[in-house]
Amino acid sequence: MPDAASSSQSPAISDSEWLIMSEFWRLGEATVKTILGELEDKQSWQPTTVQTLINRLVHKGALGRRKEGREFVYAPLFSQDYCTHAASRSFMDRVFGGRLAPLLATFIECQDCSPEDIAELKKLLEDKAHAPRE
Amino acid sequence: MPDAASSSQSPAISDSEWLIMSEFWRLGEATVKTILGELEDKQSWQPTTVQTLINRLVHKGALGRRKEGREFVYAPLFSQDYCTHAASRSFMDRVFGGRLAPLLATFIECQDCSPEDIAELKKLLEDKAHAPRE
DNA sequence: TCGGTAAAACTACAGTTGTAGATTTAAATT
DNA sequence: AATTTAAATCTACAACTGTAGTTTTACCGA
Repeated sequence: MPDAASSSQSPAISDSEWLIMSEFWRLGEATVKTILGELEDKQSWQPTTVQTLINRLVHKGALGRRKEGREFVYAPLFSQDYCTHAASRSFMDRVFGGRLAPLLATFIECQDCSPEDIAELKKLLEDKAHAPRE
Repeated sequence: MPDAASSSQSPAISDSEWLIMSEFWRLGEATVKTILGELEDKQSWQPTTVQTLINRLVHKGALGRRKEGREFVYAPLFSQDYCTHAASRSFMDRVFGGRLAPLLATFIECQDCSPEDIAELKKLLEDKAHAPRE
């Protein structure tokens, strides 16, 4: 999937909408009914609620759609990676005044992470440390 | 300042409200006028806008106040640390499905951080790795 | 081709948010 | 005490959110 990052801003995606988008990113594309099925044990939303959320996402330009028989098949117009980055950036600005170190400190300090997590992260940091301009 | 974490949930603080709260956390306590002065080169808000935001924060239980002469002195009822933790938790859940490693990977990978930042973070991780139950 | 029915569209409604004008209140000054 | 006036309160209003009921549309099968 091409990443729309370069051509436009990522739309503002609300809490409930993230749940929907997550399913689409996982599945690639889906009908309302499929999403309903996927969500049914996680959320207890009425079908119209899901439909409304999807409509809003289409309206916002976060999802595209094509007609297929009597229903629409919807698909993300922005990659998860792109939206995640955008959300992360804005979160960091808002809550940590844009400063990375305190943000990471907070996450590392307040969540439980396994020794494996920690090892993995150290590796990430090392890679980052030697990374040439990519 | 005592941290209200133990007794109640942190109130939902919106984007604009975070800007206000940040000033209060920095200053400890302040009047509307003080906040106006602090913000004036960062935001161009009308006085009533700031007043409204502060009122809402009082309403939400994020700020307390006491009368002093003709005006109120407002002060945070929750520590920055507590609110930051709560916001971080909910951000992680929403955007990263609660998984820490991909979150950190995203932040480390997509922001610029200095070699010093990285060193500092590695140290954090090491501390975390050997930390006894605190 | 007509009817049933599933999917979509339309409508709804209260709470939050961003932003601020208009009005009231009460402290400070004369 | 009366007046000034800064500060607070009240009112406003559109957009966004969460959540869903009601109505319309248009395939698909009989």
